[in-house]
Formats: sequence, structure tokens, C-alpha cells
Amino acid sequence: MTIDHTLLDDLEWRGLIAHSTDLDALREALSAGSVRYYVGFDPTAPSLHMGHLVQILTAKRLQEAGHTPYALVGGATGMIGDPKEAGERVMNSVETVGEWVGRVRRQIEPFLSFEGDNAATMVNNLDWTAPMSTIDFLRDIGKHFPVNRMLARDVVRSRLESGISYTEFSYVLLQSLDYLNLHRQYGVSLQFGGSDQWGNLTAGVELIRRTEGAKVHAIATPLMTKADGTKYGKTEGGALWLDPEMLSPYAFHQFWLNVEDGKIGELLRVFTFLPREEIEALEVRHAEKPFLREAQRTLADEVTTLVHGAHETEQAKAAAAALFGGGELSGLSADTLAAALREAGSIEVPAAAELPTVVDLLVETGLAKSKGEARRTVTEGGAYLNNVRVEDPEARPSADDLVAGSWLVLRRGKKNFSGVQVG
RNA sequence: GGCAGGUUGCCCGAGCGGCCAAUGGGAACGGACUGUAAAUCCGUCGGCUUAUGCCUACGCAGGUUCGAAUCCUGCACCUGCCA
Repeated sequence: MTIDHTLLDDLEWRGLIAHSTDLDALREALSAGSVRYYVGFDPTAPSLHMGHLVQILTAKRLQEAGHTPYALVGGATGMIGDPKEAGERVMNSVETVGEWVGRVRRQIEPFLSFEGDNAATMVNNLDWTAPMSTIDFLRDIGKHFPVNRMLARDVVRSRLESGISYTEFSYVLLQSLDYLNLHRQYGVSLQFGGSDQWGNLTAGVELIRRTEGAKVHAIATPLMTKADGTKYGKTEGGALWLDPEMLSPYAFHQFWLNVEDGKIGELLRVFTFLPREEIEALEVRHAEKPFLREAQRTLADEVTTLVHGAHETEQAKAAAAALFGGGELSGLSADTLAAALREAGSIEVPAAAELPTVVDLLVETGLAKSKGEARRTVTEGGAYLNNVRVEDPEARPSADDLVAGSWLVLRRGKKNFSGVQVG
């Protein structure tokens, strides 16, 4: 594996370095040979999401440039909980965390190569944290953490009034221990993470300096926010999950397709592997003709392919083309429409005679959360059957309404489709 | 341990015996305008067989009252001051 010396410049150009320790020293290290680096993921949910994707892709960039990844899943830290401003986390059971560790691990693996000179290694911090005694922990690790400095950290300070448990307060020690352990065991000398992790990252660098006298590196990727500074909106499934069971590839693709103009360049840089020239050219075209949405389409296709593969991306595109095509559903072939609706989400009803009212269908397809909400949607003019607005909440579709042989196309608002298959 | 304040709908926050399913803001949702964009404007925003109806809800459990988110008692948790 040859080392790509333009790596750091590329990362900087992509805006992936929000904070860093000595960048010149890191540059030197990265040119000298394959650097062993690590990034950690805590199992706080059954799936990773958009925020984690930044780290996963950054890990992939580093590996492709010749460096050696250690992907850590936090079987130990996931049981403790990194303090967040919103308040104390609810602790998950040991069994739950254990299951999530497996799922998160399987989610990361496809992005890395486990072959060659710089093959990736998966590690779990439970392996070295669980056997450690409390006495060793307090003497060997705790001794290097001045409480006054820990209290000065932003997250901790923001929690001092609302309260913070000793458990979460101690989190930073565990993450620092991880870095120290990986440094000792494998010679890992670079850790990166989200910018909200910066305190934890530097704490690890500091611990290694104090215990080993070694100078190691850390970089933080920026937090992805919308143009107005707020977090990216939740999708129907909750967050922008990477797990296709929790968020369909279609919905995932739609999310990227709907990204606001002001952020398109930034997202292309962070979430795609398109080269600089290509992205810059695309930005120029987008600035000239934003209504073509070429940049959004490219982004959606690229990211969906990275996460769900080329096949799912094609399916999602075809579904969107069919559903948003122009409103003439009758012009679509049965196969195309059926495939599109399966992609967008659908339910089955045994026979046309058993079709309930539109209100009930909205609830059953999940387009509305309750009958009240469904009824409201109809009243507000937001419910459509086969792309025709439904005026009467009591309206009940019949066999005459079926398109493509056996389908009803239900829509709520401008872009939420769901299919009903009859028979 | 003592004293004081707090716990309200997805979030923040008013309400302080009946007019409260609860003011206001944010988020979210629908409509208009667009480009499946942003901004803006309008509307909606606990559930139910849509009803001058019922149910659930203002930390938890009781009580006072014709009637409580609002008063009383106990409990839990949080914050501050004192020890």
C-alpha cells in the first residue's frame, strides 16, 4: 500500500478538520508511513446515523490513503454514557448494549478493508475495560485527571446545575484509557471523532503524554448542521439511520435529495468521494441552475450508493421518478408502479370490497399517526388518492380507483407516498 | 440535617379553585409560492365511532370541594442558601 501524501490537504479542503492537535507534526507522521488510527462508536441505538457516517467515511478516506484503521465499538463506554448537554442518559441493559455492539460492528465493517498491509481491525473496549480492577483504574488512570480541569469542560460545566452523575462524569477517563490501551497494544497514534468529542480526544492525548511520554495526534470533524445552525431534521423513522430496516433506502435517498441549496457543497465534500475538480464544477453548475437540482441528485446517488449499494440506489431513483414523475400515474406500467410503491412503503388489503375509508388508509399506511390527524389532513387538503386531492374524509375507494391493476396510490402532503395493494 | 424554590403537552415556558385539553415561542404537520430547495404568508398541532359527547393528561399517591394543573398531606427527584 502506498501512502497518499495529499490526504491531509484533501481533508482540509473538504472541511473535515474542525480541530486538531499539532497539524504539522501530524502531516509529518502521515507522510512517514502508514499511521495506525482509531475512531470509536458507542452503541447508543440499534443503528448508526448521519453523524456517525462522517466518521465512517473519514476512516475510509484514511485507509484508502494507506493508513491503518482500528474501528472501536464501545461495549464499555456504551454502558456508561458520554455526558450530553440535554441531561443524564438512561442506562441501557447489558443485554441491549451487547446486541447493539454487534449491530454497530456489522454496520461499520463494509466500509473498511480487512485485507492487505493496512487491514482494518475491529476492537471492543469492553475487552480491556471489564477486566480492570477499580483500584488499578483509580491509581493508573484516575491519578492523571485533575478534577478541576474536568470540571472546566463545557459539557460538564453546562451540566453542573442540572446535575451530572459520577458515572457520566467519569466517561472521559474510559475513552482516554481506550486511546492509551490502543497506543500501547497496537501503536495507534491518531484518534479522530466528532467535534463534540474534542474534549475526550485531547484528554486521551494528554493521558498518553503523561504516562508514556509520547506525542500522539487527534483531529475532530465538524458537526453537521443546517444553514440556520439547527440540527438536521428528523425523518419519519427518527434520525437518519443507516440501517435499511429502520429507514428505507428510498427514504434515505429522499433525504439527501431534499437537502437545502446552501449546504450542498459542504455535504458533497463530506459525504462523497468525488474528487475536488468534480465537486467544484458541480457547484458552479448548481449556482447557475439550482432548479435542475443536479447537485442534490448527485449527492443523493453517491451517498445512497456508499451506504446501501448501487442496486438500492437505482431502486430508490426509479421509485422517485415514478412517483414524482408528473402526476400521470396511469401512464406508468404496473411493474414500475408496484416497484415504486414497494420502495416507498405499502400495505395489503385482501379485496376491493374490504377497502376502508381514506382516513383509515392514511392511518394504516402510517402516513398519519391517528385518525384525528388523518381527518385533519383531509380537511386541510393534504390527502391525495392517485394524485387527486381527497375532499371528503368519509370517502371510500372502490375497485374503480385501482391503478396498474391492483394498486391505490396514497399521498400525504407533497412528498409522502404509500401504496395499498388490493388482492 | 434545616430553610426556600421547583417538577406542566415533543422541547422551552405561562397558568395559581370553575370561562383549562391548558396563553406564548420553537419543533413538527398541511396549504399557497417554488425547484421534491430556502425564505415568506396562512392554517393545524392529546386520543376516540367528530360529538353543545366521552376518555387520558399538568412529578407520584391520597385528601378538601358541587368542582383542582391550581388548596392540603405524604412520597420521589431537581436547584439554591444555611449547617
